Amino acid sequence: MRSSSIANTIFKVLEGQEDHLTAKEIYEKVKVTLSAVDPSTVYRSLERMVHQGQVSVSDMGGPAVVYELVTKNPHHHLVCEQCGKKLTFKNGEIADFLNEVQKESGFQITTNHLVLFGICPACQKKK
Amino acid sequence: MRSSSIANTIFKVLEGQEDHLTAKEIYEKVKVTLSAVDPSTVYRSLERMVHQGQVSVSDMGGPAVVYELVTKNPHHHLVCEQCGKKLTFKNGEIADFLNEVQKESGFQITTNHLVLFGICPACQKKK
DNA sequence: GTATAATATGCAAAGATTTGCATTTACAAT
DNA sequence: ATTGTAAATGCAAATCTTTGCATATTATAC
Repeated sequence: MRSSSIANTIFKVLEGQEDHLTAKEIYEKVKVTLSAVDPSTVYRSLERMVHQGQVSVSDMGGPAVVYELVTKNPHHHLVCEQCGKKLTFKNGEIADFLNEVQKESGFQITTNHLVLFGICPACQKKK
Repeated sequence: MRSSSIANTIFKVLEGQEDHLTAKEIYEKVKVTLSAVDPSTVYRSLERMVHQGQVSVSDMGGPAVVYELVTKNPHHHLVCEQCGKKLTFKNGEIADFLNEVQKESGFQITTNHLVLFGICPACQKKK
């Protein structure tokens, strides 16, 4: 009697989402559609999607790690520790660096959502 | 009747530690010395130390984020997603990259423990 | 030293996440 | 279609972490 799998529902939730979501936020949104779903199922399903490379996990400095669909266009962030302001890098700038690391280490780099932390110009002045 | 602060104990625990520890592991080790300590106190104290820049938090791909003392010599890791093997970068290689980012963005970079993920040569062959 | 304020700690309860196990569903081979 | 196997799900319990509030400790100003 199940109309759609949890994974599909998670996929749809992440698809219609600008921002990154925490596991709990995803569970809440899935529950809107599948009201009887168990949290453990959502968490496990999410985990599975990460392991299969469809979803990325990142620590953006918030209270919990956040999830996002892995798209064809990798991107990376620079987050201000103080005010939370986020900058998004075009992939190119970072890709060169990752390629270099790949060449030197022999590892095939899978990081597709790098997050760097810093203090933005505005917050530097405040200090 | 308290002989030493929690923060001091956490500091000592992290000091005598090669590897990175999870919050729970730190709590367990603190409890050895301060048997009556409350977990919430350890977690809060740890949080405080992170906020003050004495301790770094990183997601190393394990079940929970790990903590480490911030030392004078920043270092960075490359972790194999499959077998968990860890490579440690000398700072130089990464520092150049971070300096570049700093120059271009105007952010003062605070990331001092970067973790990249990939697949190590051995695991690539297995596949 | 005393008073005052700020910080750290403990305790209890709530919240979030994980785990073990039984059941159901999907898939493949026959 | 039937069977066998692997994967996904639900449920209950355990575990880990956070939060609110009261108390204790430490630091600061007087």
